Amino acid sequence: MYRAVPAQVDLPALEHQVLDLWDSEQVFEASVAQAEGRPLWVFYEGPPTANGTPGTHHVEARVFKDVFPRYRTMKGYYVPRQAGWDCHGLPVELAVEKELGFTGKQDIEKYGVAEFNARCRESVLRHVGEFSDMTRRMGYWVDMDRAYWTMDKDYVQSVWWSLKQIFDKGLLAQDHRVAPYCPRCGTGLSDHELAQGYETVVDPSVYVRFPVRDDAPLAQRHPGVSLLVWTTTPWTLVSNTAVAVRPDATYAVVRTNDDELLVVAQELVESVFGEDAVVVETFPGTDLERVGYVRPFDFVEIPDAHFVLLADYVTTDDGTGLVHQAPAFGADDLATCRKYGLPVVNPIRPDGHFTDDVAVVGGMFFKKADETLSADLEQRGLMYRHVAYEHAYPHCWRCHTPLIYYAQPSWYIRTTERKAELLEQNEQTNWFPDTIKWGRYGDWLTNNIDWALSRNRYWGTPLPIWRCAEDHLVAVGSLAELSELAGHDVTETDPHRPYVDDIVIPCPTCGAEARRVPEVIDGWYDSGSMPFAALGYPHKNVDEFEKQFPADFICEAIDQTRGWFYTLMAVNTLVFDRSSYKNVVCLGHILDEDGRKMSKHLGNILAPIPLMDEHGADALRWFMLASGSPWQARRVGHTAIADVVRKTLLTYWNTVSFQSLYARTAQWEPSQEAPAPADRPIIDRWVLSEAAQMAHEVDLALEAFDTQRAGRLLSTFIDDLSNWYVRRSRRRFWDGDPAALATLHEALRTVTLCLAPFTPFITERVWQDLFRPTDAQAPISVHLAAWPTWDAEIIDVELSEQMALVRRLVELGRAARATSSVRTRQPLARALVSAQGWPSLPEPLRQQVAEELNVQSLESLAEGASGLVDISVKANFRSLGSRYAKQTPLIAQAIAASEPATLVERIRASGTAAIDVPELGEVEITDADIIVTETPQEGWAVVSEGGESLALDLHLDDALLRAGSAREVIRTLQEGRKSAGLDISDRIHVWWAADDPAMHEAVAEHADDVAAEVLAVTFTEGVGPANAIPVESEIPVQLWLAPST
RNA sequence: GGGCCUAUAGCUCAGUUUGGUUAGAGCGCUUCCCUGAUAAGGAAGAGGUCGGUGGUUCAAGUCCACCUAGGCCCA
Repeated sequence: MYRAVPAQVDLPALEHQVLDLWDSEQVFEASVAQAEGRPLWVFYEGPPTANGTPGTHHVEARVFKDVFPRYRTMKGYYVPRQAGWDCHGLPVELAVEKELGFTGKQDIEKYGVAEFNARCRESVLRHVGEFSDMTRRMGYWVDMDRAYWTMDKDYVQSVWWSLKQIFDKGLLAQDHRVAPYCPRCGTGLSDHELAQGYETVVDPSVYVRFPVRDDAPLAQRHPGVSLLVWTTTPWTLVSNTAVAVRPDATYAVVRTNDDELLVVAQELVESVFGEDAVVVETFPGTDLERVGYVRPFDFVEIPDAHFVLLADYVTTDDGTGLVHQAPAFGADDLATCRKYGLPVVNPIRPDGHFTDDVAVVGGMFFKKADETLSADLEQRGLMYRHVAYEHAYPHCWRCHTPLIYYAQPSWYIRTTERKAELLEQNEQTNWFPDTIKWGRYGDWLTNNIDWALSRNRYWGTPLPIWRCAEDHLVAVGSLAELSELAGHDVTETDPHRPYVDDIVIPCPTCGAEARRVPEVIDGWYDSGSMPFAALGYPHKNVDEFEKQFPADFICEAIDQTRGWFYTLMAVNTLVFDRSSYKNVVCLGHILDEDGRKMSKHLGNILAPIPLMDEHGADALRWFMLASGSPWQARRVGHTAIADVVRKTLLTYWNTVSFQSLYARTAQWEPSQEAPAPADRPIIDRWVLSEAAQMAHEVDLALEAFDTQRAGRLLSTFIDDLSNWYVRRSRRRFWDGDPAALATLHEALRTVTLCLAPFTPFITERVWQDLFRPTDAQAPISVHLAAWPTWDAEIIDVELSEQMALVRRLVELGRAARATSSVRTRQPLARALVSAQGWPSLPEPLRQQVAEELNVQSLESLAEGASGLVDISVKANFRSLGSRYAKQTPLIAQAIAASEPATLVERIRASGTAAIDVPELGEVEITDADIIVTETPQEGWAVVSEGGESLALDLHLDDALLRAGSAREVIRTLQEGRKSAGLDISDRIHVWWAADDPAMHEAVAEHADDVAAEVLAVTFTEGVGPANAIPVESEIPVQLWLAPST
């Protein structure tokens, strides 16, 4: 027998019970273990950075990471799920710095790297604890006992091994990197820090003449011509190395009012010179390539430089279209100059001052030099224009010093050399949504730049490269390898700083002392290594890795396109020559109720655990999976989640509760004999068909990673089940009809299984209450069950369409009722129907319409009211348009102008009719080309839509009125039973008294019906005895009831 | 500055792939109906320049171009 399922439910409390059940029965472990040996479906967990408290946005990706593995497990796959934690990186360091009140690297050095890193490790452990709690609470099944930690010794050694592979392929090298740098703090800043420090400042904006060298053909055509170059950082002019122009822009030689010849982009002639300038010659930017010029300052040695380069990033939106290049101080400049093999010359010391040997500005702070240099240019007649320019410029968020974009030595992975392979790997990858593939992500790959791998920091995987004084490099792939090189066992050493820095080895090339380079690596490299490093490959688990590579499925939010999605593809393509995932789901972000990004700063973070303890994890999960589009940014808030509870979860729950109530009342067991589905009433066949179709379509949707579609299918079915099947079949449940109970049992089983990956808690509880107690073969948890199956013949598409018509007719009827002011409890004699599918509608389905509308008979409008019907016809454009295209409106006009009754009659008789269309002649029309609406003329309440009509006969005779009164009495008594707190199966005694003669006659006539309906064992005229309960009545009859003992 | 995404009812969002003449749902509001599971359900009403302009087409929320605004990512 079912367990009793109360109508009221406290979902969060239910979920806590389910969590305990899962723990005590080890259900997750069992679900993975029982699938061992089945086909693998590989999932990789992208490790969250454990640098802070988890927010609701973390729940989003984790719901998706849960639903597909659960679904695939039900479909018969073996889906191991190893959790992972991203432990290293600047965010962790910054959090610890903040805790310790530090303001820079000097503080860390003073404090001691060993102690600092120990703090970082401790911080990671603390935050991982919070993530674990949230993970458990939301029902995300992932193996946290077997989690990989990117700071683990084995993990670090796997990363080392992969870096050695890349090094050996010649793809890991040291080079210059331009990055924002604070000269006062002596440290580079991350992008994240940079974003916090923009301030509006006024800088000089200078237009400087760079005379073209006499030997250039351009100067021979236009003697004395100069390039006009624009910059807002005059101090970088000392390091001028080249000038860049846009290859596909047009440039002009201009003669100014002062008879001077200058080169600028043609588009900018007017904005630079006004209207008076004369364009002497124009040519494409490519013509300027390699044109030599005289540089503005010759304070520092820059060999083989000072000519024009081509660069696509140059714009002609402002300035002059000619951009001064100083590769030490601009990332674009560096990339462009490197392409031309130009040297990187940097006369600025790490403290932001010019080196002392520089003429004029030696020893000067870089920013201070602007003025001096501008004055010098004026004096030498090179300055064309000098104005003030207001713009946002990054400053150090700690000390407000203007930052300098500054070239520093840095380690790079030459991903650009493997760009073709990366693009090829991307071609092999399925993206959901597909637009990312060659959109945001594809663009990123196409514009790939080398990966700046190193960080001058502390808490990270140390770059495993040892270097001697002769600059011989050796990459080390493990501590064992390092032991061999060192000549003593260092395998017990912590592979982090500072311990690993203390290991000195003899250089394998020259035998001199070699020390590790000081850098650690980008934390993104760690997480990109997880396919092999999570298993400690290749130092162990070689077989396991080979089986689990690549992944079938990964999932993160869209910010990971340049993060994990990229590093995962890049690292593995470089190491193994192939990407590590086949399908990738890329989610939109979660915003607050006002559409703002959630951030600590705005104080609009929704803490996930309190949210789930208020509404339930199932509700939050459903919201993430099925409310709005997962690909789009979405707003999350209490109202949206409470809605899920009301609309979807409680409707499902109440249907379960209903089934439990009546099955228990009837002492019904699912094991009992029930008629075969084919022998059950048509509505049962309908709902079973719908259930099977739903399960099939949800299956297809999940296969395509479309949870929104799956969710819509599920909630539509739940609504159909509750508000149509149960509503229309209630009487059969009251009577304990085994066919109805068996049907609802089967439908609930299907929907529970399909729903299980989405809302694992409520479905588990339902499994425990309905299915486990009634089936000895049932697994102990819904999550150990298989995806539902069904017989193909149970799906009946025609029946589906017929029921849809029934429901449309009911809608029309309800609308007609509402316009008529005759309440639904009042039976009507008949209704007339006009609809295409009506003649072929089976009698039991017609009966559904009649019962729902409380009418005694239904007739076809054509037969029941011939001569009283108005017919109107309009054109079906979709049908006509496909045949007649341009002529469609003419035909539509002709149809509208024709006599509708005649036209319809002809089409009904012969299937087609010819109509005369002006300018076209005769055109054949079929019934598909017109939409016919029939309406009775008088005395009817009619509603029509889409060519379907339903008309209610409003004429009431005394018999109908008496039947209506009886319905009122029944309704009043039922209300009385309910407020007396009686159980649905309790029998009662009823007493009644009516002075009103009409009412008296009605009750007397229908006494038996009324008594049967309200489960009255006696139905006595007369005042009720003193112990009877008077029933509150709004109709002219007094009623009393008493429970029958 | 570049790329991508978004714009539909007071609010949250479907619909756009495959163009079809009354553009939908939920929430909220008003009125009414129904109720022997429901925290429900149903009907009607109010509420829309489908961001704008232009184009293609017999026909555009839907296709194309441009523009505007917002978001994200990158400079």
